Amino acid sequence: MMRYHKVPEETIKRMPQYLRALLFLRQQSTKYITSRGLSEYVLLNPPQIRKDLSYFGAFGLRGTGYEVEPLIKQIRRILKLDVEQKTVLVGAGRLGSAIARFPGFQRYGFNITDIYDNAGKRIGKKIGKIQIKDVAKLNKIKANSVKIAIIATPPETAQQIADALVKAGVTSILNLTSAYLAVPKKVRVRTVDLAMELGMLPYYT
Amino acid sequence: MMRYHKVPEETIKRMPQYLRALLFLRQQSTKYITSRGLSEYVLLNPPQIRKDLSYFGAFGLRGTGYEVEPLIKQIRRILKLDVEQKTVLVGAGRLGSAIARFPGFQRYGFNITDIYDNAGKRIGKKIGKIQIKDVAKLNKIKANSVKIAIIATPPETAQQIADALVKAGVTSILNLTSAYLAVPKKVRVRTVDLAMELGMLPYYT
DNA sequence: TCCTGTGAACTTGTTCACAGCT
DNA sequence: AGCTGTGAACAAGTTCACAGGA
Repeated sequence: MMRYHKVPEETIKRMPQYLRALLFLRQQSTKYITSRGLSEYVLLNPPQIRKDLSYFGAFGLRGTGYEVEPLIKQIRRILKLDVEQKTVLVGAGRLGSAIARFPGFQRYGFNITDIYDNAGKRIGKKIGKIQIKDVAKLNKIKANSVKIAIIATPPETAQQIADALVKAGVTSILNLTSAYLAVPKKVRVRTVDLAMELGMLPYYT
Repeated sequence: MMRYHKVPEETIKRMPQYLRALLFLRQQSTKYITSRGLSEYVLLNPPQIRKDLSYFGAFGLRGTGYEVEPLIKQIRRILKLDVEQKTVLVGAGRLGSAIARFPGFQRYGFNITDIYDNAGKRIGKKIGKIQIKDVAKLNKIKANSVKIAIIATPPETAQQIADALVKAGVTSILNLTSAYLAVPKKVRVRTVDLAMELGMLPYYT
């Protein structure tokens, strides 16, 4: 049992992929899946999958594979997605409102509880059931113990939003702007800049 | 000179980051930048940056650093972003329309020339200057030599869109749905599933 | 002196082969 | 027999130390 080995960062990045595949399999009423079967959904080879999972424990059944439902529970627990993760969204422009209505987040345990914007014309309006609040009141989220935030503002304001979020106790940020965010070491930032994601594709053509 | 070494995939992924930083520096009228200076914008250490750039040639000036403008040109050339990359967007829902108006793509050389959707109510309407076309006419893009596509449809339709795109000659796809896309080996797919990007953040809290 | 360019050492991550359980 | 779990071999990527030019 390898539970006490250090888990590679790359393994952590792959765990949500396994979760996604397993959720899909459950929907298809699949009860058991082998590492070979899973490999068709995540484009990784079977030993890689087995090794990744084995860092956290021995979840499989030799001769049979992995039981889908319990494995979903385990991965959710490992990634801390078994408890509802309160999430705040800053920026209610086009991208922000697309995000706010995105069904995928719920399925992973993320619950967008607050939406903020700085534009007067948007404040007070609703996206779904959530009323857009003034970004000046971001400090209020502290009492709410929100740890995760999504920034979907113009890049120019991203840093000041990040500062306010950190001050309010947020520890993880998904940055959807092209701005580089300077934050304290304890705060985790994942930046997804769509233009940059496209940027590497032509190289291989 | 290392130009004939194999370039690591990880290096390619970082090149757009360097480009982004350099574009920012140019905007600040910075003429020269050292690897140390760049490292503050991309969160990588200086030797890593020097090594990455050296895979493609010796662009630096010993004692001085890199000249911003020529390095931008070089990276654009390396990534094939110096020629306009015609790009087609499929899916004109909330996310799609946010993408279509996204200013970042232009700056990287991507020019969205066509937008497709399958919803009758959207076809014919305009986003900016581009009229939304019926997705059934996707095959038309072949004559236009579009090589890059962005899929921002619901996940259920993503695979059939991908099939049509491949048939129409597209070689690179940015998949913004949660669907796994099966494509021929020569076609490059980059999937960005925002829920998955969020998924790994709570682990580290 | 300052900073780049790079071979070599080192670290991290992946693949393999097979032991071991069902 | 079939499939997992994992140490060990292997591959890829990163860091370092320093040679060499401005």
